[in-house]
Amino acid sequence: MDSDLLKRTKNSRQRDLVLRILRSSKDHPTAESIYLEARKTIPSISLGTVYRNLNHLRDEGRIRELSYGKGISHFDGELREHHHVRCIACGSVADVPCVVPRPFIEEVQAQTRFQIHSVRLEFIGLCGTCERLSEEKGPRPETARE
Amino acid sequence: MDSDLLKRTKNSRQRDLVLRILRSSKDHPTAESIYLEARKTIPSISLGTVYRNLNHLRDEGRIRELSYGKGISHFDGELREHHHVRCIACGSVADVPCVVPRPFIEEVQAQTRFQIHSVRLEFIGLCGTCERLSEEKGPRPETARE
DNA sequence: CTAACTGCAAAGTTTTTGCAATTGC
DNA sequence: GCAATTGCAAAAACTTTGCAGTTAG
Repeated sequence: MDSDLLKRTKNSRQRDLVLRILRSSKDHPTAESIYLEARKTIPSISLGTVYRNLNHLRDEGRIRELSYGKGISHFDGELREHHHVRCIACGSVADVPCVVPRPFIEEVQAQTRFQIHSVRLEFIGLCGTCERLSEEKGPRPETARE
Repeated sequence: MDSDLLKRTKNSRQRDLVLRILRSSKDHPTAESIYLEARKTIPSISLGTVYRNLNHLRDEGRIRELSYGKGISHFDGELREHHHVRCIACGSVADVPCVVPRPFIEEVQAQTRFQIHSVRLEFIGLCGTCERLSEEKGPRPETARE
């Protein structure tokens, strides 16, 4: 909850690195995996610093935080509107370049009297690989975790 | 990861109570608030039991688990398709009774080669009350947390 | 009977935070 | 200089789990 709008921001190698890793990564890494990647460049970087920077960048609106199942957050360096598909079986996440139509959003605004800033759309299912696996093993119930 | 499909299920006062609380609640309570509510009826119920039952009910597909920000999961006893708006300022969540059109989903299936089971759509913005408050105080940057 | 379920408490995971030292502007 | 940032380690927050006793079918 660090929303001091007066506080001026300073550059640091650590913060730049975290952002660079996020921007150049095709998937949606967790704090832990960003940390591991960052250590290749700054071996002394700490996990706490990675978390602080991710929160800072998110609060500035320079990255997005996505949270799926239980604990872990994933981060996304791509700011243009896009959405995700997630595989319930293996946990993989892929981008879907679709856009939620304006009129749809306006209808929801009217219905809910919310002023809507952004939309998160997530498709949940089985990726090609896991689908094949589950056919081999025979069908089994999938958890409905979101 | 308790996907034993052979295991038969038994009724218990505790499980029934958790489900009843969830079904009768208009909002989307957390494990903690379900626990507090449940203690009014079964004072000896434990938080661990609430968690175990929520996971069990979710695995059976009788409730849905939603996860927003960092750690906390919310649970939803309504299974018919519906979606949510969430206020970034106060954290409140409301239902949106809209439906994602079939053709839209089919297009995503074709694009991604995922077999899609469900869709989660979340609108993020400011509720009426918080919007009014932020106008009074003058505009301020909103966090982009999802 | 017996496998599922419970309460309790301890352990696990992920994230935040206090502190003293360092660094960017 | 001085406040923002860092590394470290301890704490916090949320959830899961082991165990021994209880209960539903």
